[in-house]
Amino acid sequence: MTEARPDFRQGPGITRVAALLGDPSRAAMAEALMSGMALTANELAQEAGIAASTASGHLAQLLHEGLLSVTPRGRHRYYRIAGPEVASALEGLMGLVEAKGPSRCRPGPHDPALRHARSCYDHLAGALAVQMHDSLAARGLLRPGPEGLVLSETGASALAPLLPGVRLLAGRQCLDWSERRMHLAGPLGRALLLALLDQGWARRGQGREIALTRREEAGFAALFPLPQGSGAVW
Amino acid sequence: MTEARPDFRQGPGITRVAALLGDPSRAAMAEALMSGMALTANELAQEAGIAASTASGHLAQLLHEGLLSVTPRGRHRYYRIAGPEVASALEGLMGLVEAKGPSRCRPGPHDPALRHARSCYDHLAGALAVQMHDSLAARGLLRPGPEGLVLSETGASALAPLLPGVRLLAGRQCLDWSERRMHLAGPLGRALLLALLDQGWARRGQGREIALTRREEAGFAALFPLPQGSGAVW
DNA sequence: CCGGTGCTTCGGTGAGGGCCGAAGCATTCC
DNA sequence: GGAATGCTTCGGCCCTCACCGAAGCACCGG
Repeated sequence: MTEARPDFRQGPGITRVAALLGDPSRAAMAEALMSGMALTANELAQEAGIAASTASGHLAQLLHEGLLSVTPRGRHRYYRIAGPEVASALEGLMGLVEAKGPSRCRPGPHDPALRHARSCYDHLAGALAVQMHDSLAARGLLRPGPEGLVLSETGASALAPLLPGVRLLAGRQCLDWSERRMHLAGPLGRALLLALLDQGWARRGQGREIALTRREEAGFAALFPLPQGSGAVW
Repeated sequence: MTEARPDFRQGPGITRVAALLGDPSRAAMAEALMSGMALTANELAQEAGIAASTASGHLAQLLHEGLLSVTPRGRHRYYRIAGPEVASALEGLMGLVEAKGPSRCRPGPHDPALRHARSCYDHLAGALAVQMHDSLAARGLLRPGPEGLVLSETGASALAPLLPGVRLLAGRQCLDWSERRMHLAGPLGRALLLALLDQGWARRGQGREIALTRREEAGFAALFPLPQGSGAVW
């Protein structure tokens, strides 16, 4: 016998958030914002294929629930994902639809460029991100700490050309939904992606794509070499 | 006239899953199953406060979408969370509502026992889980590999009393939503929790709670000592 | 100033979907 | 065997909520 129900007919806390993400239009907006770029209300409306007025209502809800943040700039209002927790939750849901297999094979987001390198909210994802993680891990430059993964001192010096004043930023492992392997997220992951972009090791392409020229690709490989056993050796 | 839209009004992939979790009744069921225990359809109906027929429909949807799995046992049907990816997605959503702060302070799930030690789908969570992770990390027994975190060889031998035949199981770091710190999830996390329970280092309490007697608490502390700097030192 | 844009609020409309009770199968217990 | 229990399907009710267009504010330009 479960005694008197303490639960006020409203469901657990995740209900509100999940319901917001469970609407096609709002989900489309959220996914568009996962590129890490800030988008205006009109752009998001177009992305979702709805009227501006409808989009406005959706955005107000997402804002009120803390999933998005907004920065007014002139007569535009730029929306973006509110924070890493939101990105994590969205990643989790995305990983879920990937894991459910080829039941619904969307051709769009699966193009090779995105599998190779893309931004995942604020950090690098795709094959190159996995290589970055594996290279650091295999060389012992990464170790777990209370707040997540941190660079060892030799690791910090190895990345000096990329991040001159790298501090002991905490990162975390994030399951890459195209590679099914771990890559680096968290503050450390963000710092690495920003450094790659700021210092010309890579550039933003269409949407979430991260583009590298052949020369940049070589530079990346030199910075993040893979010893020998690349795969699931250990 | 909106019928000429090339986009099939269905939204991105996360929509379906999020919409499922966005219903109060389904969310309540999912959260109840996060204890890791398999529950019958009737128990879940009662948990959600709905009729058995309604619950049956919900469970069919969750099953069809791959969020739950079912094992018929006699005249009962035991439902459980389908896999780690589902648990991760739910954790992400839970972390989100925690991060949004005291806007809705639910007293129930916040009792001290749950903050101290609870099961998070299949692994240990709470203060003790953080201690376990930090102890292993601080002693250098954990290191990142391609598939996640693995125990070093000295780590495997240190845990021999707990896991005699421990293999190189991959774990991953998971943000604890009550402690705001990392704990161990993944296959390694699951194996550790199972070993703790099977070998009498701890027992299941009410719901997700993990209970330890004073003696068991001491044994745990001996197995997972914290060197000295416990907190956010590095 | 006065158009021109970006964004929001406001009613009214419509459909998708959650809810229940009753009836239909399946399984186990006596 | 028959009765009780667990679960599912079916039909019908009702309410929430996404949607749009038009009108109302803000902000920028000439």
